[in-house]
Amino acid sequence: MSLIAKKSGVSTGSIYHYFDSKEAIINELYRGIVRYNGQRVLEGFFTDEPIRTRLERAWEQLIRVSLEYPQGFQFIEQYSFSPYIRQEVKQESYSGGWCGPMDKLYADAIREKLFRADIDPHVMVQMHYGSLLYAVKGAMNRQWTVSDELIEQLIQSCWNSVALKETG
Amino acid sequence: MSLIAKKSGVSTGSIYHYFDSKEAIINELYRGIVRYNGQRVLEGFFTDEPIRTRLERAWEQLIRVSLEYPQGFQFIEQYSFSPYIRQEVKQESYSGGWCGPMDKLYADAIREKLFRADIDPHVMVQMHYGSLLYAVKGAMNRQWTVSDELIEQLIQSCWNSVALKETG
Amino acid sequence: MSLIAKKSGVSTGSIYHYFDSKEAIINELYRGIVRYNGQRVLEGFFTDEPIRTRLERAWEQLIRVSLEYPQGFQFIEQYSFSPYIRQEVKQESYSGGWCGPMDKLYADAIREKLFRADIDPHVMVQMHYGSLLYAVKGAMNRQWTVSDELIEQLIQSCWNSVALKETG
Amino acid sequence: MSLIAKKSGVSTGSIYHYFDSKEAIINELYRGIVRYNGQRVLEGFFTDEPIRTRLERAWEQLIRVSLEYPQGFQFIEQYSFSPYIRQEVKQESYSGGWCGPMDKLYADAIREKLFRADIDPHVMVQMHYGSLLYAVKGAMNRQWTVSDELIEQLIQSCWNSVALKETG
DNA sequence: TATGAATGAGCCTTCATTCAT
DNA sequence: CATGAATGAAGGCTCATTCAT
Repeated sequence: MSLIAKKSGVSTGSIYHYFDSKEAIINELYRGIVRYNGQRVLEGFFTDEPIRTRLERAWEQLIRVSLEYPQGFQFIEQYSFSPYIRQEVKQESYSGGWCGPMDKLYADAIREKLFRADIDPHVMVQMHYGSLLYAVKGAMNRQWTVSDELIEQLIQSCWNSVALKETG
Repeated sequence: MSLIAKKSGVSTGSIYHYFDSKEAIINELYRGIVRYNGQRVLEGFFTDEPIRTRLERAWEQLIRVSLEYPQGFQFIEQYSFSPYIRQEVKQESYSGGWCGPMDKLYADAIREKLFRADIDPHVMVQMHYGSLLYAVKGAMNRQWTVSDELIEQLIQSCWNSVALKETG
Repeated sequence: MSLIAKKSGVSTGSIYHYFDSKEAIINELYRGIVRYNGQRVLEGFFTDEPIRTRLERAWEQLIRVSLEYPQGFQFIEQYSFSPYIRQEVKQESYSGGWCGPMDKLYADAIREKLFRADIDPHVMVQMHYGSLLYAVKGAMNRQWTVSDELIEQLIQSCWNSVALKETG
Repeated sequence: MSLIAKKSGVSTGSIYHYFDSKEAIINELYRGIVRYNGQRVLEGFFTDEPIRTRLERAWEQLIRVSLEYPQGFQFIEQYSFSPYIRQEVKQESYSGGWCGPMDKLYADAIREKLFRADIDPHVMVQMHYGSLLYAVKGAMNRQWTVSDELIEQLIQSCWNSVALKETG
């Protein structure tokens, strides 16, 4: 808290005027980052382009934001499964972030017989998020670099993992 | 530390008879869990069965251990990218756990033209680990349950994500 | 620290609001005592009286302060050769305390042929300080008492130890 | 204690078989060092040579031992005025070390009218010890070096500080 | 509202001492 | 006699939180 006070140029006392506790700050920050990431990932998402185009653009933007702004991603990762974030905030994050729209896009892809129908779209999204995240984490740990080529390959892999038709 | 002392029924002083510091305990625990998970995941791994059989068995066992023993997985996840674990321990974990053998299996799969050759096998493993992990995490968060059917579907998805030939 | 907190009627946390560490407190205390002792010893020092008068007055005041306020002297003695006191503080103490002016007075005494010239004035001061200190320490240990007469004798002895001319 | 056990190749338990407590060890060590220093300082002391010869030899040997074996001197200095050493041990140290014989020598010097008679020989010894000790301490602190010449000058100063007749 | 000094429980760690073997 | 594992009070320090101003 004292660090937050120092960095923000405010006294600790003032912080408690606006927030109930440290937990409240973390929750609010979580909300904020989810919203920001959502905006970035969903840029150009709500168009009438083909599903594949929109899906690939979203995942690419997710990768790019995570590389560009790793602290935010680490923060979300650290807390997304933690009881420190209130259930209410997590639920709001579903609709307020990229998860909800992405789920719907996957549901559409299934409905249009692009993706197999026997896996819950929610599970698919989570799966794909995990695979991209771990590829990026490996890169952050300096085990490899994330080239444009790799980004394309990763997203292709996601698509192929659940696609019904053979694709490049 | 006082919690560890209490839970293990020893005094805090006694802990320091066996470990240099809290950090040493965490590192040792990390080592132990990695070794245990490695053994569980690699059960029946070193056979002359087809690559696909061995790969699927390993991932299935990984999922089952992670469900059966979630604390261990959360622990590894929390620390695997943390500087709190000494580099030496991390390196030892690569060979002492399931990562090293799995990497080799993926390299074999590439060599035998089962998997595409343009993605580093190390990256593939990490990707697949991420996708399975996040599917399981979702389940732990009580968003869905991991049925035998889902396990099969998840592993299939992993295979398909990088497979060269069309498969079921 | 907890003792300091208790004696000073504040919480341990408050102490750390004003000092970085225990070491910082000890250093600050050292500085303070050196300054105080310096003031007491150097009362009436910077006059145009004869060297001997000023020297004897200073040593007498040193003895009197050390008797009146023994904790301070023990503290300085305990730490003056300890690495716990930062070099910077020690150096500042030389000029901020009585040592620097006393050294200069001894150098003057040598220049005026009152004292032998073959011993470094710095060594002389240290020698005399040691002899007075141990006489006082013996008294503190209740082995003898420090009468006005003894004080005079001690200071005479110091003078005679390095004086060039025979004196009473 | 554990350090003592390690350095001496004995278990901590065994130490408590021979000593009641850490305090007992420190007291015993104090006794031992006082005895050792006493032997070194009093080498060639009990002869029928002139008082001055014997006195100068003793002080010189004290300086040399303190330079050669500084840990012992620091130890004695640290504890000689501390309540941690039992009164009984301190008293025994008076007779068992160099203090007692030196006091007697000073008493003789007074009786033979070499030294002034108005200062308690015990005080004189303490004074001289203090002056030599602080000269050596200054040297240990790397402020100056103790040459053979300085040793002679220091001892001369001690003599002159209380001598009745003019001497070199 | 804003401040920042004050709080005190809790953190990890040390170490003289004990005691079952 | 010897061992060394076990003890637990005490050490210096941190930090989320409170409250008088």
